[in-house]
Amino acid sequence: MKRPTIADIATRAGVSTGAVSYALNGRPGVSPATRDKILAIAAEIGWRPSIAARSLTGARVHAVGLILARPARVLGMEPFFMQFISGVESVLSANRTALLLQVVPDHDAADEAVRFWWAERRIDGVLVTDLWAHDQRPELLAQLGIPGVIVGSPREGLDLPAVWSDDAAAVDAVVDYLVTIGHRRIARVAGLPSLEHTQIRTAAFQAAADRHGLESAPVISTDYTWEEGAQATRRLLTSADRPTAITYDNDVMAVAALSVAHELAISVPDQLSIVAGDDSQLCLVQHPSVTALARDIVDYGARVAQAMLDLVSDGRTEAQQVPTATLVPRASTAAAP
Amino acid sequence: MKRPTIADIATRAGVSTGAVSYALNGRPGVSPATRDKILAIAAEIGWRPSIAARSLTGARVHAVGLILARPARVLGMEPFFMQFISGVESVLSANRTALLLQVVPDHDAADEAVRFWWAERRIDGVLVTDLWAHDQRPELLAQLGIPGVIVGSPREGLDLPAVWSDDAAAVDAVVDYLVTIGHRRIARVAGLPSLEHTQIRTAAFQAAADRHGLESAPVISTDYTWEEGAQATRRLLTSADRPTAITYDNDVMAVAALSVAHELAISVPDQLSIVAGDDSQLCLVQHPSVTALARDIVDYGARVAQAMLDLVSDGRTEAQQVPTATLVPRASTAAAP
DNA sequence: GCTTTCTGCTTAATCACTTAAGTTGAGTAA
DNA sequence: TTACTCAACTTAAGTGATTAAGCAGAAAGC
Repeated sequence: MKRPTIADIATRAGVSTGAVSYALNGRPGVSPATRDKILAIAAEIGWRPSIAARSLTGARVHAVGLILARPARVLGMEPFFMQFISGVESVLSANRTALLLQVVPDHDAADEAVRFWWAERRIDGVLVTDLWAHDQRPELLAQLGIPGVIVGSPREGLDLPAVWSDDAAAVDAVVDYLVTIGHRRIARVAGLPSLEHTQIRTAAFQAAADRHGLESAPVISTDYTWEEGAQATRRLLTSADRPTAITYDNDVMAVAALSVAHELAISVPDQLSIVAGDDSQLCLVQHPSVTALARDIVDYGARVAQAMLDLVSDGRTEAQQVPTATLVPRASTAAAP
Repeated sequence: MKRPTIADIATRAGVSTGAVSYALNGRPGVSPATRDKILAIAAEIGWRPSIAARSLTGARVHAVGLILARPARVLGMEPFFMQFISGVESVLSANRTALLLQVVPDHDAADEAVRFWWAERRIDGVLVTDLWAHDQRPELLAQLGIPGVIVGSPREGLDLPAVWSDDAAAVDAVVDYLVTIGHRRIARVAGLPSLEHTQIRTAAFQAAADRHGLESAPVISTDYTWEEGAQATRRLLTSADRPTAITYDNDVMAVAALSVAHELAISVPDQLSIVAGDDSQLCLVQHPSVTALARDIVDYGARVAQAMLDLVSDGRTEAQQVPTATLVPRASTAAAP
């Protein structure tokens, strides 16, 4: 059950391995007749190139890396990542490129993983998600010459392509909507404060609050879990000037809020409006169903993968913006009491 | 920014590349002094072996493949896979082994992916999840000589290690519990009927129903989605001899059932008891919270990964059973009306 | 003193493939 | 006829490791 090599094809076709290589790679130097013969034999014996041998001669390894720096239980609960991965995969597998996945506990481990993958020539490039503030990874990639696509805001002065969504605009849309229906005390339950997009959203939220001259606009940071979402909600709802609307940075926490409101006998949406920062069936399934910011995450992943392929094949490095999340009003939001 | 090779180390140390190889691999043939010198230089210049070159000489490539044959939206919604992957990863990354992930739409694509990965020498072995009935993959692997770990029941006559949980026992536990609290009409909303573990569970369910002499024990198959779960529930709840308890093959559908019951003004748990086949925060978050079969999925993934590593390093192929899921009674189940 | 046995290396082949450079033979131009 | 060009190959070097085989020098055994 030995794997066939180009030498086997060469023997069968009665030519040299060099000729086989040219034929299989669609390069000039072999006659159409010979080429057809070689291709036919290759197909017949089920030949596939050894990426090991190919990458040894400096070619691409046809693999890209994705590192997730989040704890297992958070990853499991949030539909985002799996959908994102599905999107990435749809493009990669269509281009015969493998996805190397690593789940690591922290930032240092993430850096380490990238270094190792690159040093071992395992990947052609890496997808950088969950950028945190002052993240050194873009610089690390630039410095090591590793092709990378940033999933998030483009970095000034670095030649890495970014695929980003306008989080600030999405936050604005939510606040505008809530203000329009009469809310003046709006709170924000944010995700990990170290993440860049959390900071962008929080800044946008505060700017919007100022612009509208809101009575109060507290922000509480969490780790995206149900527990911390519930805890933050409890704190907000038992405070002196309790908000009439709360926005959450994901779906899990918004749903947790529903529980807490129920527990405190605060009616949603009559006394409290709730908005989720991610949409999923989780939001639909609730009573009341949860108003959410929706976006096509599978498509997001696909665009990121395409940007990666473009980068390694043509060196294109343009930033690309995905459509801004749209607000899907459901039963959890209503006019302020 | 060229990557250092053993030739660089050899030059610096004033020895041959052969000596460097022996030193770096901890093999005899170099003096302790030379070995230390070589290791020091390797560490200093940040040398890492090129897996391409290594695998060319027949060594392991230190990567394993995982293929998920489910649609993107199902993957996104079910916490199972991401948690499973996290568990797999925790063991693999500790052993400096990469995880190659591919998401494919159907069975043929899954076979194809395995073949390609193997032919391209990208992987040392493959994790086989979601075994369907009469699945050809174990035979395919055996035939191609690909090391594989089966996530599911061991196959007769094949030398592939399996890591499995006793699904039948878990189903028995659920039925016993429901019967104990007085239910005589119990329905089962199953997952994909083509999956082996669905068939095992359905068989166990029907056997348990016979054993207890239940009045009715209908089974409806679905694709695990919220929609089909809701639809199946609607059918059951509007049928002539409506069940007093329904068990679901995952958490998403059990939660969907809650919605349907609400919509039909059927009170849970007073008029209807609901049990979820997977546990997650989704179950906890509901009103009422959902009774569920809980198991440690991260640990499951970790055991599978360990079995894979054992297989490729020592050729060990024992089947291993993970703890049976335990029933966690919550507010969605109560005595039969 | 001579052979044998180690130790600690080096040398060179090998893995599967790419590719620059060389070769061959046919066709074309002068 | 001779020189030249070109297509269609072949040859061989290189890629970064591993590893069997070889070899020099020192120590040990007789």
